[in-house]
Amino acid sequence: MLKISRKVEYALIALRHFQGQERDKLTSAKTLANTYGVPKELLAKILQTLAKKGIIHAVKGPTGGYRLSIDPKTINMTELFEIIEGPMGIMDCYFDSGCDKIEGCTIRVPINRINDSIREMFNNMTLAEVTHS
Amino acid sequence: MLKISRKVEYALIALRHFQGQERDKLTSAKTLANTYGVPKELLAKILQTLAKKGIIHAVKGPTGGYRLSIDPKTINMTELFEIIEGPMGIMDCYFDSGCDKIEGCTIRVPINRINDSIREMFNNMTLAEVTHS
DNA sequence: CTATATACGACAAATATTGTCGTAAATTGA
DNA sequence: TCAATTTACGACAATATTTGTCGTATATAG
Repeated sequence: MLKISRKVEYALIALRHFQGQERDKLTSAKTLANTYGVPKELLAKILQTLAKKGIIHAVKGPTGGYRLSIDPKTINMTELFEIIEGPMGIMDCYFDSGCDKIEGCTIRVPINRINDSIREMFNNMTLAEVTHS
Repeated sequence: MLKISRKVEYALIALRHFQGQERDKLTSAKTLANTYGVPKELLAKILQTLAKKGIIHAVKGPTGGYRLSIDPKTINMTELFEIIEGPMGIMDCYFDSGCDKIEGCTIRVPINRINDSIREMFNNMTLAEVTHS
């Protein structure tokens, strides 16, 4: 409950790695996986989605790899989470997903309030703040 | 990811119900389950843990049931969540759980910061605020 | 042209959540 | 006393989600 996923964890590890070295040095998924002891294939997929969304830049071929392609100050944690995991809501009905009890639901309003608080909190938290130290 | 569990959802529904009626009227698990269309056995178990922790009061026998036993202003959401789900941390290592990579872990500090923010947010949110309307 | 990298989809395994069932103990009211 | 109804509790089953793996394609450096 209220857990962050491994995928997000691995993303943060990778992003923190990029932030701690020369900006245009490339690091491969393999190197990252070995360095931090995380499953390579899964990490690779995460890096691919980050690349597709323009957070990191990918270079193919031997000597290839990834590097940051944005300033970590310019992306917030809500955005990052949603790139990796899709819509972030403490309950599915925050977005929709056809709950058949949505009529008489007595806790929808409070749930949405909690949700908004969490989102706001992560809106105000940049990747740079999270990974800088 | 960052989801609230059904158990918490059901707890909130029940607690909100108690708050919306005379303070010492009893409601049975069966009635609650029927009224709100939630699985009776599961709801019963949740009510039992709430009772054991003194949040609600249980009365056995026919005509028995549950009622609030504390003022909802006096319990915060961190407490409530942890009664139902156990320790609340966005990653298990927040508490312990013997992660073998805890040495070289590069994201422990940021993770803990995020965690503290979430906990603080829920510390400052009472049950009364959540369920009042 | 080989080795190594990213890209991507399908699938398998593991884990966590959610729900069910059976049984015991208390209590009400007939 | 006893039948009906309630809470209490543990074991188990079903389901959903997360996590991890594999195979194949494409690009490119040397």
